[in-house]
Amino acid sequence: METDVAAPEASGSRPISLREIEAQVSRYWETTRVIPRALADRPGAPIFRFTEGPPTANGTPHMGHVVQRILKDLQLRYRRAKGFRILSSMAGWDCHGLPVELMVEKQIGLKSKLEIETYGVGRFSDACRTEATTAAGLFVEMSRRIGYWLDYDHAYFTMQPAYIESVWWSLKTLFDRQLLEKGHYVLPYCPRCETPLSSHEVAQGYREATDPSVTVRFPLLPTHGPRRSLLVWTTTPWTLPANLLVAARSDLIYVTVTGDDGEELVLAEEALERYGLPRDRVIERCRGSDLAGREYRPPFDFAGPGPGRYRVVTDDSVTAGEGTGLVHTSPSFGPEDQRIGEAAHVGSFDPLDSRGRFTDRVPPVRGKFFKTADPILTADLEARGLLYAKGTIRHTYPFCWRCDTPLLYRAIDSWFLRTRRLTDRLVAHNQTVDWIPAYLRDGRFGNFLTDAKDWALSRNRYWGTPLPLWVCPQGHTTCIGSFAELAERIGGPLPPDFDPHRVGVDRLRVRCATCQDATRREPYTVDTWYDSGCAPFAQYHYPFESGRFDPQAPLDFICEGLDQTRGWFYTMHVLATALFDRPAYRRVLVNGMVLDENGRKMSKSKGNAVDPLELLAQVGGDALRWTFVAVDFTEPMRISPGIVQSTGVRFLRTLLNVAAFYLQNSRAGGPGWDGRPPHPTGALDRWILSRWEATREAVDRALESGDPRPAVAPIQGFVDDLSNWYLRRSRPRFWAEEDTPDRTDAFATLGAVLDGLAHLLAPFLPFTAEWLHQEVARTGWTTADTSVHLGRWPVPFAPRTTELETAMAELRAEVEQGRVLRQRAEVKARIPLAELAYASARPAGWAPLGDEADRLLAEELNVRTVRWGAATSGWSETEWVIRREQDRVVAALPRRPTAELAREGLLRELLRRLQQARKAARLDYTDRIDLTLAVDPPTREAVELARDRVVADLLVDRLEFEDRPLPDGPGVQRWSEDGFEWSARLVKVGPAPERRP
RNA sequence: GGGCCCAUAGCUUAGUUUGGCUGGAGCACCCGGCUGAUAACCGGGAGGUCGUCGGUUCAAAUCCGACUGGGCCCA
Repeated sequence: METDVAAPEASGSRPISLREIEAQVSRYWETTRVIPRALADRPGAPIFRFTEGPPTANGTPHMGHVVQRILKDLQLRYRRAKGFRILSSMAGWDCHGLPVELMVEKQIGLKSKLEIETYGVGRFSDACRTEATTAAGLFVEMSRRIGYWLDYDHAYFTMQPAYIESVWWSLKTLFDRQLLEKGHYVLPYCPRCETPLSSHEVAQGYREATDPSVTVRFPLLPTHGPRRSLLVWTTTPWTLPANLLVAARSDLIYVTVTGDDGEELVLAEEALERYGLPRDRVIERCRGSDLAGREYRPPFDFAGPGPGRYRVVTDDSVTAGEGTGLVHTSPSFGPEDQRIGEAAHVGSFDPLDSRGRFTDRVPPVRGKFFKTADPILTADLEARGLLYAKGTIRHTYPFCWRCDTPLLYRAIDSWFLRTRRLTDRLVAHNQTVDWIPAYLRDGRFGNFLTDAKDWALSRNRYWGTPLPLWVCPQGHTTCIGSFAELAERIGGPLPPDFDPHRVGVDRLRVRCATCQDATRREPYTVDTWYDSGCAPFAQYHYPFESGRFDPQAPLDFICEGLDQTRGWFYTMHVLATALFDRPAYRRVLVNGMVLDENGRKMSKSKGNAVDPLELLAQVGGDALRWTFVAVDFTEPMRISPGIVQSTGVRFLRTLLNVAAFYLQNSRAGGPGWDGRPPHPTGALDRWILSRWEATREAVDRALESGDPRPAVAPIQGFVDDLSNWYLRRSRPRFWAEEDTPDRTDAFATLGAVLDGLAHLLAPFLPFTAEWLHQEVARTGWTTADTSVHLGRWPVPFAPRTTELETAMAELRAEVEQGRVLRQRAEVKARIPLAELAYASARPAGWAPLGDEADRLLAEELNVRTVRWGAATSGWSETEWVIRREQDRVVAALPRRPTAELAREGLLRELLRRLQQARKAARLDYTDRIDLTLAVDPPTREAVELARDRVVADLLVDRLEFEDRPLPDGPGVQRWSEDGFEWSARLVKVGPAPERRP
């Protein structure tokens, strides 16, 4: 694939590619130390608060990281150009947690917690620290290639002691506010690894599985009268001994039907068909709310009696989508179950040991692994006549990603943050946040806040922030919020090599703050999401070092992927609310996921993942940057080299072609641009400056709003106008031989616009913009160490003139009509025609264009004059092609050129072909030639009459004619078509110092 | 199973909030043109059941419902 574009290099006419531009610009930034100077703190300047969401420092960066960083960089560059002080530009790395542990376990070859402990938690932690440091390096490299400027030399790492101390401070603050409490929480648990798993791990282990599907009779009490039972469905028969409740949905319709042998069965009406129960057997209908409180006899009696147990309760989570609409509830074995159980105050019953085996409390399956108890318990139910139906079901079920053991949800001890007590504040603060896209505020994020459960913070793992809680035998809990406090509690200074991870902390003997007794630390680490949620203050070591963190001030801007809704967006929001009672951020820009070119999710195992570094090597950073801004990045977006090519590379090519034209002509002796705002007199120049101002305003508005999407179309439209109208119509002005005011205006206008574009596009395309600025503004690549990225946001050169813009738009529409006429006349555009005649007078609205209107029309359509208010009566269809609108004659064009004009056309035809021949012969711009022509007499006459022009245009030293066609030979070209037979010989005689003055 | 979001030509998309002229544009494709920006540029053409079905309305890409497909999160 060709992703390069030719553009002239500073030193000569050799083409330079996009990749070379980026390499050259990178070197320039390096040698001039532009990046640290651009990021340097600006005390006293207005503050723009930002925090880099720390990527997990393990593995390799993927495309999702790339989009997100491009969008962040765009906003930060814009704010810097606007003069803001960014707090902060620190890069950051999320170092703790299972992802890092898992990678290290794999590297070392450890397979269980026991093996880690045998290996040594200290050595294991050291390996994790090394891994986190190494992985960060890969992100720095990717970021460099896309031009994401952050302070990587002063990055924050969540494993740094200072960072951990800030995390401790926050935990202590929450503990003192009684928001940090211990509880019994249902979590996914691996019985073989004997540990709860994080959602991250669970997500890796979902797969299809076959499980039993049993429907059980729960006989209703009292039992007099006909036998009546609730029908309850479950795929986990092993949890039935722990059943304490049955849940129904209050607004669902339930029916009682007569079974085959006279028994009566209760289930949701919707479930009748599923069980093949005919509707004519329905003897009673009621709502779920009517069932509430009905008591039943549980299928097993091992849990024993207790207040509120074995009755029907209602809950909104129940549906009749599968099963019977009556849900078996065992509070120890499901998050919903636990919630329902707590609401009903029925306590819990957990008959499993830590290895997932039944204890003595359930004698029939004592010692059995929970899964193997399924058939035994099912058989027991069948024997007692309680089993109504059984079968199997295929569904997705979580397995331990590491040992393939089926997971179970069970209640275990855990420390958690009581976020439910904060719900009102969380919801209120969220209302002040500007979400982009907006629907997330009350949609996904808003819903999540409303339903948010308490946050289980503790992890039974090794590589993380140690939970700073110590418990003494009396049951007093001591929470320590700083290293100084820790020193106080151990009664002496901390060891000189103190490291606040598990080994370093747990070797200390901490005394109880209440009774001075010896204590034992709660053996947990903190959820790594908690670490990253602390980033806005912990990166500054707040409150131990004061200064740049303001507890009252939310961040002005953050930007991450949609997957962070339940991740960083949420943890930041919770912590800001819990600690400072304010929102964490004012504005969030959220990007969608990156998909492959067929719209499929990228995954390493499927092999369709695009490697960012590979893609960058192919297309370069700026093409990728433009692509990600130009597609709708708030939705899932497809990405592939082809898409970058057609979106990003294409746009850059047009832009650089315009720049190349300007630079070539500047170097060929043009005056260039003096760096001052231009004040041109011509309408075309004033028009492009007005269009520039319109574009500048639109882009400014978009970036100010935080959403760059509305900036894309105006920029592309402007570059198109610049290239395909302004430049096309201005080209001859740049070739003027003398230093006329018009030529000066043309160079000054185009130069100013190009440098303006460099500043406008700098946030979008940092590499290309730098190149453009250096080349156009001639600030110099080597001597003057300046950069477009140290400059300010562009200012208007001239006010907008909408009348001028409207007039030009109308004129361009008129040009299109003129082209249609020319096509009908079947006269090639290269052959001049005498005139374009209009029946009407020149439109009054064109006044802002002045006489340039006629010149633009004439030049674009290659007619000698434009005549307005012509008498239509003399126009005949044989002489003229006539344009009519609703039967009224509007304009006309001669059908044939005059003899002189035909000759002129012939000459242009020949010149064009000879120029192509020069190029085909790989002649340089400045190479002079001897030219021999063998052409027909009319053409020869045309050449003779314009000899000076031919000699000058083609850099001819000697011009000779032959009467007969030239024989084949070196430098000979021949053309025979369209009724002529030409041949020519071009012989290079050597280069000339300069082609034009 | 639940929540949120998306669906316009082969590709990238405008239009959807506030229903209304033949649904625009760029790329790719075909025909023609131009060429001192040249692996560019200009004009024309072809290409759309506006995901499907139903509803509201004088009128639906646009509003409502269901469905299909895709994405993310949760279970």
